[in-house]
Amino acid sequence: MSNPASTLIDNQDALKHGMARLAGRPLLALDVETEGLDPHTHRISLLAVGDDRDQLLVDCRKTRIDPLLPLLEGDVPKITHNGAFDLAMLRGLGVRARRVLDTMILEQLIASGRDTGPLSLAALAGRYLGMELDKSERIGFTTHRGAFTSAQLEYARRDILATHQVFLEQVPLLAREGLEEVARLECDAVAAFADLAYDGVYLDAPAWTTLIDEARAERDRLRTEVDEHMQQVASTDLFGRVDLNYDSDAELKQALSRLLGRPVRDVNKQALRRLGHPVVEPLVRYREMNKIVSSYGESFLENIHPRTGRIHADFRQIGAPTGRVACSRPNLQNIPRGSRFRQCFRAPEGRSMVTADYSGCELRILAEMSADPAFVQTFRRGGDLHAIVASEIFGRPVSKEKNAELRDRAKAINFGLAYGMGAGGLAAVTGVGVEEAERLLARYFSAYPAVKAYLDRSAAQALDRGSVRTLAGRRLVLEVGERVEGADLAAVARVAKNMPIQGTNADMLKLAMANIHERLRREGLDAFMVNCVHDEILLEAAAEEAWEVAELVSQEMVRAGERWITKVPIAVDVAVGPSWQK
DNA sequence: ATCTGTGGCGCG
DNA sequence: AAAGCGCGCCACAGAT
Repeated sequence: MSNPASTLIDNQDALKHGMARLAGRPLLALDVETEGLDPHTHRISLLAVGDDRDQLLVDCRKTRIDPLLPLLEGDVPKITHNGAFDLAMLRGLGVRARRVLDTMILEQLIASGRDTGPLSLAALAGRYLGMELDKSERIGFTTHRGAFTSAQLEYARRDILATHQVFLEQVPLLAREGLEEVARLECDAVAAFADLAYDGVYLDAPAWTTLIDEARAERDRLRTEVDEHMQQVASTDLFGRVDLNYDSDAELKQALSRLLGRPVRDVNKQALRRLGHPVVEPLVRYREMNKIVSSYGESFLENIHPRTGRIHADFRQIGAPTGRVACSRPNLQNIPRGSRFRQCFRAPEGRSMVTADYSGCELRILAEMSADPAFVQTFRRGGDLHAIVASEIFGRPVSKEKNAELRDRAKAINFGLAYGMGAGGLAAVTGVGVEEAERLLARYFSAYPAVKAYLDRSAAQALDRGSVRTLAGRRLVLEVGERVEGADLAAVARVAKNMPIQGTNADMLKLAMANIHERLRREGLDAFMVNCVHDEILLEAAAEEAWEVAELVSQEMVRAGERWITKVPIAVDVAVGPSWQK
């Protein structure tokens, strides 16, 4: 390979000269090859940066990358593919890169929920450029010890070329599809998500274990209670114990059918409650405890990193087609709400947790989008929203203390509304009859007529156009074809009503995260984000700076909301304490 | 032994 | 007949 561009840089002098070559380039691509996927145990072996004309290939095992800092931490935009990975690996070298663009994220925005094929760089290079990236060479990097082969260097060079050119192909598509604003905010958030995963969250493992042990004991006690009811209809083992697997829905259905003398088809909590038999209460509680033990038990603690002692979950920045973030290994977005569990997520000695969440976010978005005067007024005046709505539809004063049931029904409508819920669903949630549920909905919509008009118009337009959008322009293409009809069509209509609301919430959260990340850095605060849960951001901060951080976070969340929400105020609840709190 | 689909359920 | 949007995890059941 005689191409001078793919020669290896393995000393400071060469790197300085290389940097001079790249000076003034407006747009660069960045890619790292690593020994493995974990930024806390594996290192970068090769860093590649450049554009279509010139690429630097830096052997990071031999060369300190200090001369690259002005580039990595400066304002020149760096195109990456799945940049959160590259940035996390760079953190392992003590580098906090910023200003990245991300062709994987951009491709997700362009795909807009459609399955347009794999999102790997190789796949995009194939689709956009007809270029073949040889994956077999990449394997070599993970176990590599000696000198890089020319094939490996050529591979790294082609990665840079591909990333750069894929981006150039994506730009006009983003413009044509009206995705520029959401593209900017997503790319601005990449560094925040890289640090979120890299920094991780601290979990008090002993306290967590205590909770799980309690749940296990309670589960076992409940099991014997359920057994007593089941004794008559189940076989027993050698020791006279009931031989039933309550985790098997099939076995449970069979046993319950025998016990009640009628067929039992569903064994979910709601269906069980309807059976009206004394076995139900302990059975339901057994399953709750079992859920805690199985989902949040030992397997959860296995996610504590042996080096850092913290949990570094996988956050997928665009985890849902609505734009929401998803999280796994473990999922930090479905930790039981009961404060006992959340209290285990706490700050180490000398530090504090900052918890900030948007209050009533989706409903405020609905108010904005529908512009319903009464709905808007309700938010402008402030106060207990669900109680106010309840008073409106029941025609008498309602408060949390005086008549909580009425408030709860209004709350159920408020939340169900954003999902396109009908009378049947409302009846199921509130326990009132279907006719009563219909009356409630009718009153609701006569109090807030523009809300109904908006939702109906939104669904109709969406089915017509074949897509829906958030206020930042994020798009979801709907599967509306000839085959889709009846129930399927209704389901699509519900998605059409919900996505703009859920997705705008995601827009706001990500913009806030991007700006919080940038400001914490700029203002030199000792704080970082440790979790985000759809309308909530958690941070860990030095105790003495926690309130300053809380103020900053609150400001930025409000500011992010106000970018799109102008008719109603944005409210953020923020708290400082030793642990995650609600 | 490993994969896939399903029901159920934790969260917003 | 279905009935309320989005996610990930667990256990089971059936298939490979």
